[in-house]
Amino acid sequence: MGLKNRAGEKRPERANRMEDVAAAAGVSLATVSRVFSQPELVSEATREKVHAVAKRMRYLPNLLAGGMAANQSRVISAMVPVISSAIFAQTIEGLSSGLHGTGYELMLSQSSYEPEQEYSILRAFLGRRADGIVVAGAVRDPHCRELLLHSGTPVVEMWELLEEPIDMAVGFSNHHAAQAAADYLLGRGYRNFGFIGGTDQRTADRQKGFYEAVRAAGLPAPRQVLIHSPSPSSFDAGGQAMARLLDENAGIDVVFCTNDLLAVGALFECQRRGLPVPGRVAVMGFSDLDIGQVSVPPLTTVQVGAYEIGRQASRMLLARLTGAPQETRIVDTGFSIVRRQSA
Amino acid sequence: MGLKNRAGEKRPERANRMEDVAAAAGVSLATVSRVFSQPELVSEATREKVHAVAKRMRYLPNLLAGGMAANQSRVISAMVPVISSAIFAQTIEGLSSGLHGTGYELMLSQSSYEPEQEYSILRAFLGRRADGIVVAGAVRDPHCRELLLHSGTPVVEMWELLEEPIDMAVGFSNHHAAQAAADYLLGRGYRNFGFIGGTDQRTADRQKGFYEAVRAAGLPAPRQVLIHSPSPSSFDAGGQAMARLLDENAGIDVVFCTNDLLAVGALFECQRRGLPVPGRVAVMGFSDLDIGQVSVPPLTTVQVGAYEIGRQASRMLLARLTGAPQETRIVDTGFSIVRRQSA
DNA sequence: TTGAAAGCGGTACCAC
DNA sequence: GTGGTACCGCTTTCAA
Repeated sequence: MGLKNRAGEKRPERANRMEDVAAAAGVSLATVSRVFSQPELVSEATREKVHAVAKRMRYLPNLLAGGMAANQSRVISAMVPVISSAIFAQTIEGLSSGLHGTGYELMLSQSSYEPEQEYSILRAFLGRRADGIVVAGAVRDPHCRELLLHSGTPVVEMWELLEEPIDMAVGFSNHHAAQAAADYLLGRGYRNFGFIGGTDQRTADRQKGFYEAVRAAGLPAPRQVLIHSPSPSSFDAGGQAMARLLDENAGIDVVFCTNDLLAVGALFECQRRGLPVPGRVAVMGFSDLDIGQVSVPPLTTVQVGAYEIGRQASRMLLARLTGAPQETRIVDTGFSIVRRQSA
Repeated sequence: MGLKNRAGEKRPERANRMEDVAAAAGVSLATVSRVFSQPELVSEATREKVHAVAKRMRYLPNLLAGGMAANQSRVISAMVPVISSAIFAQTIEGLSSGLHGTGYELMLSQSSYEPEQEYSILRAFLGRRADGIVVAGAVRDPHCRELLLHSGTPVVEMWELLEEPIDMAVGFSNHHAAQAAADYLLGRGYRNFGFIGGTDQRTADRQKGFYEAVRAAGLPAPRQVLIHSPSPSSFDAGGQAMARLLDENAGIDVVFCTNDLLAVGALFECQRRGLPVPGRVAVMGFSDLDIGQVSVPPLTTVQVGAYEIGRQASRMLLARLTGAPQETRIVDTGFSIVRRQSA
């Protein structure tokens, strides 16, 4: 006979409401409400009876109505440039885990790196009265800032260490992290740098830091390939960029990529050409994704705690929403150089 | 002077409501409501005045209140086992894209492959009155089925081709896809099979199909390594499984992995051992992720359209919600063998 | 410990 | 084309 499905299922006209439960249990609407939201105010006998009746009637409290009356949606809304990039997917996972079991639900939207979309997404979030908003990256567009600022909604900007966040921020210094990466490579004796990156703000920060350190060492600026596609992170783009770098610059002995996806793509390109890594050319990544731990050779990279950033963002929001005392508005999750074998 | 942040920002006591806008614009509440939801019913003059006033007052319609009155949340809720796995991340991205610009927002939750969590997540979705629910994988737990069935909410089960979905389904036959993979390998002349997979239902279906084809060819069952971790997809697990397979079975000439993450991990393990792929041992994956297109060698795999599945799910839901006629309840997105170089 | 009733911020039907 | 108004389903004083 198999599992039941919807065929032949007759549905009740209308879902039961609190009022129906109250009537069936012989108590008032207010009492039923208390049973679900402040059970300690109700006598045990009443509580049990209401629960029994509710269960029998398949009553499911309408959280929308509840939220509206209590003026809170219990929704945290998150905006990321792209969902499927391993980098942000991890942050989202951290967020989701942090929210698990708290009664808050996660709403998610992607901006595809387009400013106009950011604005409309944020408006949608506010229109739905999100209790908190989290954004991957700093909100730089003045209209968006203004919108958020004026809304009074708690906001966390992630992935950058902002001096003047709209409200709260969690991340690390992209500048310093890339600088540290360059210093590490310098320390390993590399002198002819290649650089593969994108054009978004975070990547630009990384580039600045990296170039600064290289310059400080008295070396010429790296040969660079910038990926102008909206999403500056794909294996494929990394491979192509590496190919150009290799074709146009014979002497390069190390290539720094602004994220691990690009780096692994670059690694594959070397492999395709039979160039030993790091023997002929070294490769360093940024972000410390799973893949870099198992690639051949395993990827030297900068660990920045993508998951932890999301997790921390949820913590900060929750703290604010529960009125926890003296919260920190800006959290530096730091970074560390992970030395493996590719550089 | 830098960007403005929240410091020194004084916030208005309460956000403006429709009533406030109405008063300021000298029209009735009902008119303002129409301006936002059925503008064609309002004269252009009134419409413009209201818009102007609303803008000046920074009025943002409360979608929660609107939804409550109209009995619709305009939220689609999705449940996946894990968010950060490339496989599901793509499906989520497809869903999100499909919803973009429709006025529907995406709510997301992960079950971590735990049945108890599934139930509570679904309850939360229903409690929030999602207009539609989409689930990665069939809902097999009777309580969950019952819950969904009785709720009357449109439901799409993804990633499997169900004969009796709760409501709607979009996916492909895991059984047939794996069977086709085996047939492909058989056709290429491989005879000594290895199998790396997990223990969840979809994986089990793939295993059955694969083994069936192998048996039908008169060959002994593959040597298998099953990953019992809750999440049967990581590069690392693939590498470890491959190591075991290689250590314990000298004669294996091809290994089929139930997803590309495992397959790429396996690929790396071969590389670590200096075993040529497919020369010494071939590797075939399943799912066709980005990484398999650029790995060395590029991965022969089964393409199943992870993104397209999500996209299609959103289409079906939207069609139902807008009352589109004669929709198909079960959509087979099919699969195809992608021959590259690893097998 | 329980109940009555005034919102929460809109939608939509019905008149005019 | 516009306004009046009865809900939508729950939370939360305030009284009893």
